[in-house]
Amino acid sequence: MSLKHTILVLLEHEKASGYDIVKKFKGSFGNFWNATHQQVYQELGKLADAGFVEWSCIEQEGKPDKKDYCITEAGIEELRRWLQTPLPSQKVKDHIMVRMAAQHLVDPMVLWHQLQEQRQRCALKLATLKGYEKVFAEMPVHNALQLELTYLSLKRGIQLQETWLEWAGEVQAVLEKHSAAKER
Amino acid sequence: MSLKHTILVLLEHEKASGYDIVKKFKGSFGNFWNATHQQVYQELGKLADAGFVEWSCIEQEGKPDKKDYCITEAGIEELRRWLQTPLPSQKVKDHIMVRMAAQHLVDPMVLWHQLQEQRQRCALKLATLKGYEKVFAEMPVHNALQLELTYLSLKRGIQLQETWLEWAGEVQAVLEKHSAAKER
DNA sequence: TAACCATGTGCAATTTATTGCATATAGACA
DNA sequence: TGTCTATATGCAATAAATTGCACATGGTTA
Repeated sequence: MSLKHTILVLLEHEKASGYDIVKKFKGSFGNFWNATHQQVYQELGKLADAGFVEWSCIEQEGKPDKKDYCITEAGIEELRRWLQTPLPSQKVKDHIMVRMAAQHLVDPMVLWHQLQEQRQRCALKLATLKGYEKVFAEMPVHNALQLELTYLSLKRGIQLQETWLEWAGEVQAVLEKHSAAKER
Repeated sequence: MSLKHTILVLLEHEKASGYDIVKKFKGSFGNFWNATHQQVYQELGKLADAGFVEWSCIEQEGKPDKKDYCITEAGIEELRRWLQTPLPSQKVKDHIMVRMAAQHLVDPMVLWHQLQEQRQRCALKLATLKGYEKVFAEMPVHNALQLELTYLSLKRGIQLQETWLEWAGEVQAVLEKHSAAKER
């Protein structure tokens, strides 16, 4: 797994609390990785036991105390090791495709509506991503590798959403066509 | 989860043994869902306990006996129920993106080589998918909903592989550029 | 003849992920 | 005053996925 390494990557960028990390998973970074707060807190505990991160308690006014996590030298070494590990082959799990394979069992418009909802969620995400892109586009010419890579990640995210939206539209068109044919 | 439903979908199309299902996950259907044989056999056991599938033992010559699974009426009902359930939001977990966010820790060419390998695997898969597509394209005009949907799934699979290949190429170009700059 | 591959099924242990519940403070809002 | 949201952390139980091992047959290949 790599929730472990994903968290280390985030902490290598900057110190954060469990809550902060969860927010990142809900924000832009959520385009590459997702995890719930329970998983994050648990994993942070394990990382601390392993000596890859350290934490200090910060008292706050008006808010509960928080644990500020920070990566250790051992943690950075672990990241370096992991980065040189072969990439695991991409695993696909697409519920929609599976459902499409069983469409003859139900009314085509059921899937149509499910796609409609998904498209709306997708469009929202796309808008957010394009917002980030704009920020990048307006930045002075960036030559730093890390920045360029981040930009490429973002572009891929946008491409995925855009192509999905378009494709889902095609699927809906086919569903409509057959639904109309049935009505007659 | 939906390994359960994925197996039911496959069995609704035709009877199969655990081994057959695993083969489907390794074949074209592997573009939408993957599972190992252990998972499949376990899940078939659970499905049988739940009464969604039934099996009969088939003795074979030259090969071990096999269990031929077949979906029950209750299984089909369960599928219908599931198909009307809202689509779960798409969950993304992309190791490559996470690694890209930590590139400053290692030599850029490490990722370059990892991408190269992944691209080769991807190209192979793409070739297979295009083979299937050709079969579809040469078929007489198909108007059946199920067929059209299968074709659309296939096209989406191809699109995903193609856009990934292209994007990974761009990433490699950036990595090369920076690696060359370092050398100087 | 020995090694390997394809067919076929399975258990057991561990790791990961999900779901449900629990707690606590402070500010906004009705 | 009561509810809701945001901040902040956690335990416990269950479900799902992964990893390692095991067994059995027959055909091909070195």
